[in-house]
Amino acid sequence: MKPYEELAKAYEPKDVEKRWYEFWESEGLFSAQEKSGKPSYSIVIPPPNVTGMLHMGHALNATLQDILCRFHKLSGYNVLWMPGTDHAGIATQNVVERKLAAEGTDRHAVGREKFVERVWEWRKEYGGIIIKQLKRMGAMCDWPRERFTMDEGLSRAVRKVFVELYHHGLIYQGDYIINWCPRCRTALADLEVEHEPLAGHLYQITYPLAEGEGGLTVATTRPETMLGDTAVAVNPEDPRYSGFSGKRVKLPLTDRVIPVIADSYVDLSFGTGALKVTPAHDPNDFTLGQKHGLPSVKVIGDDGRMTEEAGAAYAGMDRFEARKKVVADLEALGLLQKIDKHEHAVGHCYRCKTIVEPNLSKQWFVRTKPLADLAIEAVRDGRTRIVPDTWNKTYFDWLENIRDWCISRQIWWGHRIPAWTCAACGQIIVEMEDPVKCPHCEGTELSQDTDVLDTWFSSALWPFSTMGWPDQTDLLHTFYPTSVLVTAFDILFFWVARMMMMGIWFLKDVPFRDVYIHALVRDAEGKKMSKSKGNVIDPLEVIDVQGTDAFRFTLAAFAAQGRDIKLSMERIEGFRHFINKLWNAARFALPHIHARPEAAAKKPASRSVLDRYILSRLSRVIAKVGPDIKEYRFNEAAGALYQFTWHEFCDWYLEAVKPILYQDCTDEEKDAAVNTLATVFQGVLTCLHPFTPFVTEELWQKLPQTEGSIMKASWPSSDDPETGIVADQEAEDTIALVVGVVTAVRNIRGEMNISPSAVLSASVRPSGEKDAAGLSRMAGMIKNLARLSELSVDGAAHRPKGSATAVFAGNEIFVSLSGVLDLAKETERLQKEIGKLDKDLSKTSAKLNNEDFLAKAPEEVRQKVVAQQEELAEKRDKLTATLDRIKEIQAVQ
RNA sequence: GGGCGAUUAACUCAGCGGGAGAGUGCUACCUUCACACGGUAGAAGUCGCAGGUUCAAAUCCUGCAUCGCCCACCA
Repeated sequence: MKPYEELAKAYEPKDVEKRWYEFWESEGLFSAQEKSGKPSYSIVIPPPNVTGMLHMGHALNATLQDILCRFHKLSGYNVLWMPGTDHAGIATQNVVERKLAAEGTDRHAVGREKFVERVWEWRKEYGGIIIKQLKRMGAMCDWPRERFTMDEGLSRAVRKVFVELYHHGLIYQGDYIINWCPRCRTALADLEVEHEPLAGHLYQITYPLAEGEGGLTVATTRPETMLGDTAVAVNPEDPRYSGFSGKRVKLPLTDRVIPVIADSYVDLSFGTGALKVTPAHDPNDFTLGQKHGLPSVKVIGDDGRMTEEAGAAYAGMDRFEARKKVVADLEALGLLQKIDKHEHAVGHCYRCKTIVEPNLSKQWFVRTKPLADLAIEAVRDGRTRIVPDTWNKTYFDWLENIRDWCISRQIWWGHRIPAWTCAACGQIIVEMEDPVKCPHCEGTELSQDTDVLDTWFSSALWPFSTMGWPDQTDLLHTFYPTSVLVTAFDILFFWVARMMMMGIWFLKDVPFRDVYIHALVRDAEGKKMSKSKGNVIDPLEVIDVQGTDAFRFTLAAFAAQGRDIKLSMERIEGFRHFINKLWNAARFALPHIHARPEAAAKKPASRSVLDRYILSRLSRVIAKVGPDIKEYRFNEAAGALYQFTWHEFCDWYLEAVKPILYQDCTDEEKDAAVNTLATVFQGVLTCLHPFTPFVTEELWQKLPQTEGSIMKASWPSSDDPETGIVADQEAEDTIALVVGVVTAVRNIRGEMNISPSAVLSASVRPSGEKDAAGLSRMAGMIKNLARLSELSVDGAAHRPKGSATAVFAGNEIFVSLSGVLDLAKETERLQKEIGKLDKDLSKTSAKLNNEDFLAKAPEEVRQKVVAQQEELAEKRDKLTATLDRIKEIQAVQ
């Protein structure tokens, strides 16, 4: 038997957290079984970037997953929480490039091979930071299985997927307009471009006709691109330009002559109705150019500077400098008609915020349509469920309008594209094994594509690549599809939709049964927290100040579905108080439990009403919290546990049980009370454990009747005669009566300014036989909780002289205040009470006087209102009678 | 341009067809043998505005206003 050690006066999280986390890890309590008779429950963590530092988003995300995992572990599942990190191509490359810059060098000087080595070194040194931080959150990840998207195994999965999709024609290479970041010097996917409204200008420029007088005036926001124009387009329906189609215009500032074409794409109402066409630098123009067989002239290079093709006057100039010069030059020629202010959305690189340039370039693409159709179908038919379902629409809209995915990046950190070109015959070779000679011409001079894959390409395989695919592992069989994916909506497209596509295509089954989309943690203005904005609250600071449990409980309590979370230290503090409350409840309970350890473990022959009441309340909490967690109503579960622990277990039960434990009672009574106390406290700890793992383990270890870690405990049943946790309405009703009478007496004390230490006497005229019996039985408890020396229950009782009156559920309560009763105050108190009743009565009688209500409202509603009306009226009558008598007394005086 | 969400007590937010709720803060009283990171009691809201549906609306519908977010190749 464990000896009882006194607890510190307040909960000190620091060393407790460290101690138990190390214990759990060393005991292997986070480990999943590859084969098990238990049902499986699995989650793959959204892999944080290796460059990442734990922020609020991670903290919330990890907390919710940990709650799910711990709950299911307690509920008897074989749980796998697969951890890992993402190599984060551009982000990580940028970090190491900045380091090189600080050393006065750059990646080109270092060379590709050495550079990649440097990144690996960086990863080795700093890549584990976020993992350590997740551990401080208490995350029960199966750490020995930790994966990294650039691991050998995951790289093999990437290779396999690329090769198969290529041979299915779902990956292709081609010259298209893509988004180009001139600073990162790489292509970006459409998703990786963030559109920000910018105050710009709309310039109107005249292109003179090549033959004859006059010209056409076009409008543009990017005048420098005119150097790459290869046509001007007008709408064939546009009367202003009938006859222009087929003519040619001189392109100013160049010596080129370009055609005027007609296309219904052109919007008559925008600008001048004439559109300059720059196929190399605008996606729409590119489409027009293809349709009309126009050439492409690339005037902006990969470095964001003008090319030779832009002409000698502009070549080498920065694109924005060139814009100024083009405008000035046009003005000098008298061809600039007008400059209007014009706000429009401009694309920025999501990694470095540089303005993105649409550029014609040879890139690799995934043909997404066939894959997207599978992903749509899986949600439509319910194989995967998105929670909350408000996100379905967003998910469908995006997938239905999906465009091909540009997956090649011109950086060095990432999965190298497994494509080789034969120098001899020009054939592309894409195979699982690195080719040594060309299968077409036997040529041996083969060069591998220099590009790497989009980071999200490997992320898309995460649910199965981490489990060993393409090998058919036990892990995969046991845990795929995963139970749920927990993530914020900001990566719904980047990641979730793509995992759906890849998972269904390659595994023939969805990657997860549920997708739970949680809130974003935002700053005070509702903005996304980000380092660059400097508006972050550091989770680690929160942990240091408030403790992990308080932090986690706060996050869970505010994680209402579909709503963002605004956090502040102050709000977390309230939950630290809650943890401390639990701690102090233990400080009270543990000595009593340790005093009778055998009673704590043995079911008593009978239990008091109080015992049955608190066990019943616990039963109801258990019945609510389990389903709440399963359905991702974390705030509901946390709220119910908070309410029960503080306001039922501590406020009422612990206060009421004290006399039994402290005073002269029989051993049987004390044993029964201790058993109940131990049972309920143990149940509270177990139910709270998913939310607050550290403090519950610490206290669990101090209970004499428990063995081993709380992580090995069982989630309690809400209906178990063995433990005594069963619903008992009669006990609940009886205690409700006690609570009502006690509260009424306390109210009189408060309102009449009677000291809490003053001992009073009271009598009750019960509403009927049932309450009379209940009140008589519970008189001891009522006296104790209301600090009464006497309590008489008498059906014929009259209001004693000089007493204050209250009514609860038809029971009239008289608190004797002889000598100290202030009649004016009592009058005021009663009038206030009657005023409230009148307000409520006016509502109920309005309903009952409404014929439509009587005719159409359901029977049960009508009965409820009638009962309400009767109770209110009865209470009002009793209080009014008292008030009248007081008035008589006052009249006499 | 399209879509989504929010608007409830001073603050932060639950509730989402039948008696307006919680936490924090506030007021009064209390250091009583778990806890002042506490206890007891109390004050505090025309549930954004205007219509509509319903016997009944904070809750459903429509419109408006304000705020926020996401998506989007109108030069």
